[in-house]
Amino acid sequence: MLFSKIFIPTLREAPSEAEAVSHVLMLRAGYVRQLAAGLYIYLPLAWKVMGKINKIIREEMDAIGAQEISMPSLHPSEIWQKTGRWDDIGEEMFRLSDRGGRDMCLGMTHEEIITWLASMEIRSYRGLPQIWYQIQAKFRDEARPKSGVLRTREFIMKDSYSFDRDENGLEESYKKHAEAYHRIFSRCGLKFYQVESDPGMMGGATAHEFMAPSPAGEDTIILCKKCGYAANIEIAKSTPMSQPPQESWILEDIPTPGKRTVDEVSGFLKISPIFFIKSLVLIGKEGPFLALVRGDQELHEKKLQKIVGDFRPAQRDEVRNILGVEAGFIGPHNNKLRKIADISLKDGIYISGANKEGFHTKGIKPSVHFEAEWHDIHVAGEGDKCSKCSEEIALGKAIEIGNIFKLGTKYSKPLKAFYLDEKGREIPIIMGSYGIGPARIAAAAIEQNNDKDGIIWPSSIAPFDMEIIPLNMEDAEVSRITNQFYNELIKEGIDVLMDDRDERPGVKFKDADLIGIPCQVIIGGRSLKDGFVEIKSRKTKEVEKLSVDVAIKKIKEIGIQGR
RNA sequence: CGGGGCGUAGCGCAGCCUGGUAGCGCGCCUGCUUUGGGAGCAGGAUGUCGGAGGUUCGAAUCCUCUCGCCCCGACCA
Repeated sequence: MLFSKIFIPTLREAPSEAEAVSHVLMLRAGYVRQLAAGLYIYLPLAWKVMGKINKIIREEMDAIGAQEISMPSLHPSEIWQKTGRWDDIGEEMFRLSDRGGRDMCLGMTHEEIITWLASMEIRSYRGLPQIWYQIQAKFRDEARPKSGVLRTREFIMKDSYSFDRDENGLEESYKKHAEAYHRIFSRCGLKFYQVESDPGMMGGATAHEFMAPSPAGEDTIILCKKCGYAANIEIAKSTPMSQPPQESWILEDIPTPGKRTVDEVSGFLKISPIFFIKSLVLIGKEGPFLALVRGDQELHEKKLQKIVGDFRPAQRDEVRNILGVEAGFIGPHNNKLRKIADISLKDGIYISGANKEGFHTKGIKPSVHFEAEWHDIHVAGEGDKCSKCSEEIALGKAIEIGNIFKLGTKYSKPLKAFYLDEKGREIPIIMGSYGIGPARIAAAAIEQNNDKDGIIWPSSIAPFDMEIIPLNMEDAEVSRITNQFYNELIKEGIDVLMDDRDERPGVKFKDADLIGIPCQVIIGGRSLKDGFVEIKSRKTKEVEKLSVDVAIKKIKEIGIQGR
């Protein structure tokens, strides 16, 4: 492809709205343009990258026996009503009605539709297992689209769905997907981790996410270098660092006039927050209860929600009605409320509210002065210990590039996707659902591979295998050799971009570095006189000077390897 | 949805406080020169100053409303 014939609108300066590195570089290097918040146009270079990513995805999906299909983006509401999600999902779903007034929506995912299909078509255990997938647009009216293509309102997704007879079958399909995902992300040149995750609204018991570490990521993951435990912070278990030393306090109420928060009381008494119990009054379905975390810890609401269901914080006057004391002087002892306490409080001796206006109690011993249900309900933090092997864990930001869910019968039951087993019994199909965001792969690849000059694509997903940079097309010899290279590479089926523009060398170098094709072939009059051309690595900037014949041979090898 | 910021030429920005014929750099077009890291000279084109209403002799500038975009938070199958 000739540079002069492909639309690559590079910019010297990045539009001011871009913040994330991948966003800035995609705009500057002429890959994307923004139509509106969370809506992007993919220009030729970006679309070529997406094509390469999707090709890798297809190859690996096909390799596990998955079959590609295509489902509509426009869905009738009835099916979504049957699973309850028409009502469960709020403003995030784009809703519209057709000319007949029927409620419709734009598909944000396809569990409903594919399960409908299975319910119509799968009758017998003989038709199982199945894995069906598609690569297609999804629509989500995000509250806050951000970071370029990382979080958009319309995006391409590879979504696949497995249908099995039983849990063992699901386990098999799940494993196959996990393995395929490892191959896909590795082939795309990404650093990534598979982490345990919260199934969330998807339902089901088990879920994992594939996370590409990057400061631009929206998720926080925790990693244990020793045992390999990796989890999204949404569910990550950990042991808080440094248990407080045992003090020999006796149980006593001490006046703390006007001091309510842990910080205030801790400062007033000059005792570290680690010796405090934070007592939060919450209102659940079955009434008020107390959540207890150590003074230096934060309550993890999602973890708590898994234990007690939905809850909300109590209002100021509710607290007074329930405990007869103002929030700020509440403690775990001297009251009969249900208590959920974080495991970090199990040992030690603590200070907490005295349940008496203006007083805190010092010397509280858990399990002696109060009883509680013990759970991990704190937010894992830097310096915490791994809950499995006690090694120190690391926290990091990451981009979610894929996820896998065990759904079970969450969709097959309401949509009546049943099969008949050998004995003629009607049994709900066991399902799994699996997603990959190709645009996030591209953005993560840029986030993980760039320098001050621009993008450095992994060769597997670069828009071209290599770029030829003739420094002066007016020079007859440069022009001749360039065309020789170009034609020979094309003949080999190597996807090559040739910068035939009448631009100065500096412009061509800058643009080449910006768009990030990993291998550059530089053909200039000066070096040609000495009988060589240059092969330059975009990543290392290393230049190899080779004679024309050797260079052609070498480049063919590089180009073919890159595929 | 809460908090903050910004909308002036394709991109980056100044002008606004203190109202008086809309500017700079880059890019773009033409010509000549130039050709190993964003060239030089000469000439040229480009604006509903986000939109609507108001104040005023006069509004990019002041007032009111509104729309859009970005960032932080909440939310996120």
